[in-house]
Amino acid sequence: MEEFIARGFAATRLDDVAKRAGVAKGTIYLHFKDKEALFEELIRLAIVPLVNRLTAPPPPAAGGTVRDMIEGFARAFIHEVATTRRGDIVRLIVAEGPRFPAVADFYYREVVSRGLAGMRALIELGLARGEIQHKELARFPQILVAPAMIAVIWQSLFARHAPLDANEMFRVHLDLIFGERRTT
Amino acid sequence: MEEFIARGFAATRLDDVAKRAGVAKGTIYLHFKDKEALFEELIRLAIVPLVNRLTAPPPPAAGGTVRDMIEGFARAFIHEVATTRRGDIVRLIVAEGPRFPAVADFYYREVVSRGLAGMRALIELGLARGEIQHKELARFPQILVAPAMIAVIWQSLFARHAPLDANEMFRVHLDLIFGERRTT
Amino acid sequence: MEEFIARGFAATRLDDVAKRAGVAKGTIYLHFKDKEALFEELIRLAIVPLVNRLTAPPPPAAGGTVRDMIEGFARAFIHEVATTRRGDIVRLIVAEGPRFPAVADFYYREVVSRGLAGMRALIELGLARGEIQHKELARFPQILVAPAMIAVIWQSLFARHAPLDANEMFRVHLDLIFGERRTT
Amino acid sequence: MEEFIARGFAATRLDDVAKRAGVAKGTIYLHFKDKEALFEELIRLAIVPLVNRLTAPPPPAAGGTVRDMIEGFARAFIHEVATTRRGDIVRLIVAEGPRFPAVADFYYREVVSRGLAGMRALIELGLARGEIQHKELARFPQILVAPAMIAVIWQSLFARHAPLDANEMFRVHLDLIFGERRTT
DNA sequence: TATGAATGAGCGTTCATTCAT
DNA sequence: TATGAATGAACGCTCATTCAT
Repeated sequence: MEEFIARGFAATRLDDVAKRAGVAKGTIYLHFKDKEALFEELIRLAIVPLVNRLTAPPPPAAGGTVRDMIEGFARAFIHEVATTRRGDIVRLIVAEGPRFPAVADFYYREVVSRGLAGMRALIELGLARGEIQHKELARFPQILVAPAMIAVIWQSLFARHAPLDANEMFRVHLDLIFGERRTT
Repeated sequence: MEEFIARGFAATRLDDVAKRAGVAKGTIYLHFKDKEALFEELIRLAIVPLVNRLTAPPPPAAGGTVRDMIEGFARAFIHEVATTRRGDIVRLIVAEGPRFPAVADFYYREVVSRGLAGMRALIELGLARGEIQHKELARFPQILVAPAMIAVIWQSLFARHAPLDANEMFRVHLDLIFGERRTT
Repeated sequence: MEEFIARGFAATRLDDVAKRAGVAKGTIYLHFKDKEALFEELIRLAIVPLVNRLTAPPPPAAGGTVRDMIEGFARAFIHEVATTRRGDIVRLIVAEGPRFPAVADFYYREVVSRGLAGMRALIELGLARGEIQHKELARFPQILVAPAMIAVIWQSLFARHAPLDANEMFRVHLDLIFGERRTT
Repeated sequence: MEEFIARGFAATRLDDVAKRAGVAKGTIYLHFKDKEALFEELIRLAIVPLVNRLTAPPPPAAGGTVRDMIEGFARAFIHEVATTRRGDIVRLIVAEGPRFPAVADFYYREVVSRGLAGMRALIELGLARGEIQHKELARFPQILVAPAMIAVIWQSLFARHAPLDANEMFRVHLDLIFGERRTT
């Protein structure tokens, strides 16, 4: 995966993949039909932790507010995805998705649609509890996660030009949605 | 450009580029040092219209509200970038940027930093006029454009799974920032 | 080697080398970094027999005269180098040496300097024994071998215009150095 | 010519030849059928001065000895050929001759055979005058010029390993042929 | 099951040659 | 006669894939 992330599908050499995996080049073909199958399998494998992150501990009990749940989730996402190698996987999917429909499909099914469904549920909970005012937000949960996605891309491309405090940005974003906080 | 968009840098064959351009393979080398130079030049060339889109019609006079200016701008961006081939250029830059620092640099300098500066100016105008309440938004103009970027990526990757009404999404996003509209 | 001899470095096609070697083109690159490395290795390999020819049978015992030793050696050189494919290797080195300093260096170190040192030793032995009169010859052992070198080049270039009896020429040359023979 | 000398026939680019000649690439084809024809013509042209050197002022009058004539000639040859770019032409002919029979033929006819004939004439004059003792030398005039040829090759290939005083070497060589000189 | 040497199709790049101007 | 942009065949090199061990 590291190799594919660093170089993209076409520019990655199976020689390097094998070396990194500590096996011989031929061994890859015992487990995967060809380079494309290997790539798709690896992406699938790499997506699982992302899914786990999403579906894992359904927001800690009922104690917290919806904002707390979302913020906690975002904080985890930013910490574990946006600022790590996992963020590059997302970028890799953006990069190779159009040439690997199977990859885009899988990612949409396992991550995007489920993630958006989860966000929509939280938004609706927020609306029900009166924490969120804007009803139409539930129609576009993408808006909720957009800054987190932007943070992922920013880290890969522009971090060295201008660092971005993703957590702080997301907090400001939540202020927009939930209204400004009095005290933190 | 079409070839690079469709296949990415590494998988694009100069044979195909030449054929598409209606010239012989060798002719490419009369104009570009090598494949990388060709790619970087093409990206540069393709970015110019994006920049023009950004800097062109300085929001129509003073008559309109800040929201109108932003909405007009977003509508233009979505119409001319997100839903066209130009959107794929943005995706291509996201995909190849890490392997082509020159490309990422150029894009940051010409598009990102200027775009964000423009957005920040509009946000500050909105704050001054009282249209925008949330002061901290000016610190993260990325939040303002995030849904537009998401729309670009969505079109490339997931349009066929679930179409996304980018204009409508952006309108909802602006409602969050400017407060809900009385009249639509 | 045959291919390089027949066409020179630049005009030799690796396709042909591979075909002649009975392997696929890619196989060459398992053993040599590139065409230059292949060429230099082949030259090195081809020079070894020349060196062996030089250093091998240390002139037969002490029985013979110095002239006999030199003549025996020259006869072997003419028979095994000048009139064979190995002679073309020498010509190849003359041809490509200036563009392959590593080749020229190696050839100088392994063949030329050792060969001249050997000749100088024989000349000094000849002087000590009174067989050779001309003291200064030891300063230029090149004079001793010059006709042999000329014979090598002649075979490659002019053999078809005018055959050259290299052995006979060398005998005349030795007559000059050792004085004419009484009995032949 | 400079280009062909520096790189050999195959590795020389007509682009560079044209640039060096101060004409456009196409212009070459107005004067020469193709690269081979250009090469052969250039060689022919370059050989002319060598020939002139050979046939020029037939040894100064009758005053001098045969040795003086040969020595004068050799000195001129070494000064004007062995240690100059013209020497590289000889090396170029050795290098490319086998692939360009026309070149080898021309060189043999214009230079080698005439040169050897001239040398043979001088040798016979030397024999007639009693300056040279060794009758058989006339059968192999190559022996007379061999050290000069060696000097040419040496300059190109080994000059930097070990400089060679060609004039001094040739003087020693002449001592062998004419007998040692009392006074110089 | 694992290896890695061998393969050869395929690609980037070069450069002799052409030809419209 | 001279130009130099354009051509495209050809070559060096790579790398996904195979297969004998």
